[in-house]
Amino acid sequence: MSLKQNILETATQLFATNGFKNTSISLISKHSGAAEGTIFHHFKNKEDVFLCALNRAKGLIINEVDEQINNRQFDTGLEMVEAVINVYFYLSEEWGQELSLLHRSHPYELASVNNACRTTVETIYNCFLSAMSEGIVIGKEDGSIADVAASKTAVIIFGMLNGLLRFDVENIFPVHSLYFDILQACKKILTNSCDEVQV
Amino acid sequence: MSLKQNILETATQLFATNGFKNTSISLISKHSGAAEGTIFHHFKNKEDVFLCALNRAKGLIINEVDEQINNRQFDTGLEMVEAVINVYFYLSEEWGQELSLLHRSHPYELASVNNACRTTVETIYNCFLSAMSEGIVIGKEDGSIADVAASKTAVIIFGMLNGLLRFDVENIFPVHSLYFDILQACKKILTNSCDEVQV
DNA sequence: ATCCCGACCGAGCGCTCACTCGGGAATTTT
DNA sequence: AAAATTCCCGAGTGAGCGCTCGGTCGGGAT
Repeated sequence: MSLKQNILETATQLFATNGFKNTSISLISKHSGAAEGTIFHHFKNKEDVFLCALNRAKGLIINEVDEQINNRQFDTGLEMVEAVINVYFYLSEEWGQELSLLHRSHPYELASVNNACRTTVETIYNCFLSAMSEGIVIGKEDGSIADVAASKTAVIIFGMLNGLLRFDVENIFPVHSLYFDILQACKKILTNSCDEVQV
Repeated sequence: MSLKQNILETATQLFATNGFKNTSISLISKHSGAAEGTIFHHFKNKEDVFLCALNRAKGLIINEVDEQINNRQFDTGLEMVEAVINVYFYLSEEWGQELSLLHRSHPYELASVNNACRTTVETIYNCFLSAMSEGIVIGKEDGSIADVAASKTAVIIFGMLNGLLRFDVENIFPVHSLYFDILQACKKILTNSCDEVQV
């Protein structure tokens, strides 16, 4: 692996766990093995390191969504929405650091003054939201999902996942143990079923 | 208002909008009108300023929950849960800065090394969660809420509200416009009703 | 009239930070 | 093989940080 990539991965981990301000260049230097000067040789400044790390995360996340959602076929729209939820859970385990970059407040502050950052964040969110919306629309057609407002419901479910998985990151609740309960709650939102929702 | 209180309110606003690290004592000094030395006269150190601001927020939040939930009577458990949801929406409008203190990552990082901070954060969360749980338990008895796991469902709904209201703060979506949709989603989670859930 | 106390001030200290710079090593180009 | 370019290094710089400290000032007690 190139030194530049090593710097990016190290920065991702440190930014995700300590935040932007609490991660100094010298810390990235120590953990990555690259001298401070080398970091500024490859990146314009500290903000650029963060943006590149965020873009790398974007690539990994979108790649996962493409593989597990967009390049697959689903029997029903509901199953597609479930798959999106599963991807999010999967990402929080497999690419937890990359996802934590997003859950920090720094990208949102940066997004308000930096166009590149804003589009990156928006792209990642839209990737999930559009997949979820699409699933809901399909589900409404095939009858697996009730007549709900697609984009609004997508935002609500996505917001729910975001909020709950943050509980995990912030060590408030071990939310992963609630996986089936969360899935059932999502199904209730998406359907009007009287029956017990089967898990 | 005393200068000390002024410092605390100013600090709350600055910590909430800029984060802990991005808020310097000199900035609090400029915005509050108190000299830097005065700040350290009233508070042990910068962390103490933050903790006192957080405790002030705790008081305001819990006071609101007491007034609007614990000191009131509800016809059904479902109505009580709705009231808790309403308080959270109300707080995010009326005490948005105080709530943003919580939504920052600093309190959670501090909570992992500082007992006082941990108990403060836990108290605030438990204040909502126990009220929500209680409402669900009551609702299960009076039949307004289906047979769901009370504490788990409370966590899920609370996580949902948390996640969605963060969208607002982070300028991703204007979530307040989704109020009725969110309320309806919560009702669906809490009931097994076939009928259209009335709003 | 004197004393004392606590609120308040702001210059200054030590330190960490992001970033620079001059030079050496490695690699590619000519 | 020489030249040019790229990669890498780490000591150095100045700005900004949290915090200290010597001191001013007004009002209540003696």
